[in-house]
Amino acid sequence: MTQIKLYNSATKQKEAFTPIDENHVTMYVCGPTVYNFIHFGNARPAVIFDCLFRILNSAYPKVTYARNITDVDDKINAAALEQKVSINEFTQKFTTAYQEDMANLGNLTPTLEPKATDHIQEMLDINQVLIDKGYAYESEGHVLFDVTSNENYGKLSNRNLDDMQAGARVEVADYKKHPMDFVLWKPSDTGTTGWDSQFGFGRPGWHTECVAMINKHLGKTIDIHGGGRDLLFPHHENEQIQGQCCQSETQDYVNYWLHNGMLNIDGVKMSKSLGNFITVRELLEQHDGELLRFALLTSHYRTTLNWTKDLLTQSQQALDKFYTVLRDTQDIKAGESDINTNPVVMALYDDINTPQAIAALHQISTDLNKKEGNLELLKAQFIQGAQILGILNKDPESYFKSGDGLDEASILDFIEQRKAAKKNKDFAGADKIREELLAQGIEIKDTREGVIWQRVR
RNA sequence: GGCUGGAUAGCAAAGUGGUAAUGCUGUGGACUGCAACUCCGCCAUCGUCAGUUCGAUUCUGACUCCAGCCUCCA
Repeated sequence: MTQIKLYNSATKQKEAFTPIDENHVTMYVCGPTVYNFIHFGNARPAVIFDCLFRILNSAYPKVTYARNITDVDDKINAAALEQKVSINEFTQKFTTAYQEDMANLGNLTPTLEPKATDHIQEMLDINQVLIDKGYAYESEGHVLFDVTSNENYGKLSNRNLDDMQAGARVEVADYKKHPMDFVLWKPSDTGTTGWDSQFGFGRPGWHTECVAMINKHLGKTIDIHGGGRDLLFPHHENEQIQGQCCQSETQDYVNYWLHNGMLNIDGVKMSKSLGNFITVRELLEQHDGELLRFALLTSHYRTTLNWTKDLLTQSQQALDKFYTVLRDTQDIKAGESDINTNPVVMALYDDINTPQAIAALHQISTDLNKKEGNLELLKAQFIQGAQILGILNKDPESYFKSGDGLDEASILDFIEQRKAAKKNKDFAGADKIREELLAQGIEIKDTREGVIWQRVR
């Protein structure tokens, strides 16, 4: 089998991927905090890691992919209170919306979608273990992680405590031993969401949920942990140290850390705090999910992707071209394609190189159009590659023909009229019909096989 | 202040120690009644400077610029 390679943020290099268990790969990806509709930047990791999920599925018998839902958070509390709805109702609404958005972008449903609120006890247990082992302490109703307690703190993101303090905007609280200590459990007022615990009535603090969910569902050590680059610090650093410290010292928490680059808009990171975001919802109202997905795959996942109108235009052109090939080769039966010799798949096995995979798709398209070579193989490679990218799974006829506007019967009627005109060498008349159709959003083309039509986007 | 990445043709985007994939645009041609589709051809020396090397876009150093993290963020 061809080796899958992945860039590991922890070692800062591309490494051969070797799972702990050849028969069962485990992957965890940070999902959203459900307090509003997610913005398009959040869609990038979902699409990238969905692609990786498909890649792994093509190479291993079983893959468990977990993408969490953070449904307890101070922002959730605040927003629910402001909108005067119950927290449950509130988080359920946005959880469903998130799942719908993700599905509309062509993402497979993850194996597991665990919720933070279903793992409160597990989080408390982890806190207790950390306290018992001397990595965490209680202070004024809080449980805090002591960042000086383990020398590995800072390793993942390559930071040291002294440097960070120099220019840091760290909130110094008197219940902390060290300014960088982070909260694992915090006290809640009677009016705030909370759970009774040995540490008092309170709620989870720093993303212990990820550790809890991973330990419970995927194991003490997992193969892959993914998320946005902006989560590397502090989130993943803090999570990593917790995961490491609550198990045996020699055992790693995560073997491969993967981080996707940011999505920029007008050259600046799209983010909730800056307010320069577009929600996936809004984009889906104007564009097909497949187009949005394709646009996200046009650049390598570790680079920054600038979101522009031009990107969408170019993506649309590429998709149209691919669907044209599929439409024109409908009579070619896909043969057998060996994953290991498929250039599209090979590109993806090399650290999810989606741009190169798309380039390979273009190459195959040209060969198919030329009708040269082993067409059954080419078609099979094309379809197999597209499947792993999660694109081109629509029926090409309906891709071009579905939509609003003139009904099919009328279109065919016009085409017949034009045919008659052409037969009578009335080219002016024929052209006029073509123009009228175009004015109504219908484009027609004469091919050797006959007239074909499609709706213009 | 500390730490990360990045800079490739008009646009987008891979990649490599031996003069650079792919797509779009533009342009020349084939096909077509004309178009469209499709096919063939053309269009870059890889931010700047210096070093290593027989040879660097690819390695090293400096510089400039851009983005990100150090506060919730994918």
